[in-house]
Amino acid sequence: MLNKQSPLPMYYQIEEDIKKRIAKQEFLPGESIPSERALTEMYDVSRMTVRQAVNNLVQEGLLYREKGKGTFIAEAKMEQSLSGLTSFTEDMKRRGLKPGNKLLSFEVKEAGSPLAKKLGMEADERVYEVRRVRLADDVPMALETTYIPYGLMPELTEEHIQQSFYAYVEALGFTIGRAEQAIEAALADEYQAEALEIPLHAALLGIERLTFTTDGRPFELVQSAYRADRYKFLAEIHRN
Amino acid sequence: MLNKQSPLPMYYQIEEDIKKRIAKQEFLPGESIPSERALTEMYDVSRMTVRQAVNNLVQEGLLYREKGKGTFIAEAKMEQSLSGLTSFTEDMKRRGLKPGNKLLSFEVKEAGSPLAKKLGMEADERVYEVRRVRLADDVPMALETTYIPYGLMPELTEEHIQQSFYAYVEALGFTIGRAEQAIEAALADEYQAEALEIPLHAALLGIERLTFTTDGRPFELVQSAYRADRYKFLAEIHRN
DNA sequence: TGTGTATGCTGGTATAGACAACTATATGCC
DNA sequence: GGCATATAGTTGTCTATACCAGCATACACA
Repeated sequence: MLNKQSPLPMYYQIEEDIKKRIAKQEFLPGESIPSERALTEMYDVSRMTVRQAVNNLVQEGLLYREKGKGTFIAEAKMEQSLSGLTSFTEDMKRRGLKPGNKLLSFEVKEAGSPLAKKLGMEADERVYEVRRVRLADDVPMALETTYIPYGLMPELTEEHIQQSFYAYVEALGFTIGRAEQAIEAALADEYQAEALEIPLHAALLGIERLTFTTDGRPFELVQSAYRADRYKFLAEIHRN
Repeated sequence: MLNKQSPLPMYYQIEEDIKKRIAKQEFLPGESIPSERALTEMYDVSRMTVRQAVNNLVQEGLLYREKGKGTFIAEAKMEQSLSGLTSFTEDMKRRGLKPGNKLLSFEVKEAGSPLAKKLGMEADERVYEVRRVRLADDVPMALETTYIPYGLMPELTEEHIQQSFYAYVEALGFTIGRAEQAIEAALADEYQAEALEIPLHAALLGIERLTFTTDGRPFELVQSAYRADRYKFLAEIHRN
């Protein structure tokens, strides 16, 4: 069942196996999975290892525990992984749309005061400024401006941005951690209306996202304006 | 340092102690905390117990680990607990505003098909429908409609809703788990414009929230329309 | 009939130890 | 000086075991 020689940790293999069984409906929502002691025998590992696997699945929301009773399958989620930090591209694919891109500009300029404050840098330091129209099934979906501190990655090119910026960031040795998002509603001005092919004063969903590495350094500020008629922002939140 | 007789688990006491030290700036952002083995000696517990405490703090985002190097203090967050499931009241208090309430209606009616589907009930079952204007510093902030399955809590009154609905739900023995939120932009119609004291076709932020108990049953659907000129939705998200 | 109580299940907490994988520093050699 | 290598320290994974606390059921007794 498990491969003890694999470089993948045992608890991870157990997680994957349980996930697979849930997907295959071997375990159904509301039912309990085998007890920790039973899993210990099934997988021939210690109970602590089983607990580490089950804990991770509880954390993900796939399972929930009840002391004295057992561990149960949670109800299926409305959409796969509503939460989580994803790119526009991933987001659109998940919605079953074909993501696209139109680069409007790619420049390096002085940050200026408000931007510098958000990105944790000095006002006279430089940032990349990338403007794009984001397409879904070839229709304009959002107008997006991305700011990245020049000092963090002086080798950045248009190609990196157009392919997978997050992969590039991680290749540089940074680890992407969390992001803070502010979401607001607004009305389209002339420039936005033209770029997004919508009427003047149509409703827009504005999203500003500041993304941090795991050690807490901001490395990206994205300001987006989504067409309200075509986009809904989905999020999943937890108590505590 | 720790109380081994306390009913509070040791790992929890260790968590609290580390939190306190971070708050007291004994440990500063970017610095490492003592190694797991050092903490083992400091608290006179086993290393697994230390790891359980540290893991929880990593989960909360207060610390981050680097293999082979150590465990470090994360940067302070922009706002306390941006994520997390909170009520309008808590939300407004955190923003430094005085929350208020104007009840428009409180009825029990048949759910109807689309609502029933979201709440996981039959179309001919009944729901509470509560309409309110939510105030912040005595100014209208949002128009809110809440739907609750009648069968789940047949004793519900206006008072419960107006005081602390979540506290009432938990007193009934339910445990509040997660919520799914959809956020979109819209323009104010006549009814909304009047209730919120804004111009017709002003921008609104629409939030629909479906809240679940830990065993996966939906117990509340809230549809809100926030004034875009006064409200921004803040969220924190994590990679994976 | 009903009501304690014993029993055996569940997850929750905790110990002590082991080895692996990774990182930084110091050491010695060329 | 520069470069490989040893070494000590870190987190990551895993074992085997123990006892506690909550829950459900069966059973004996009043």
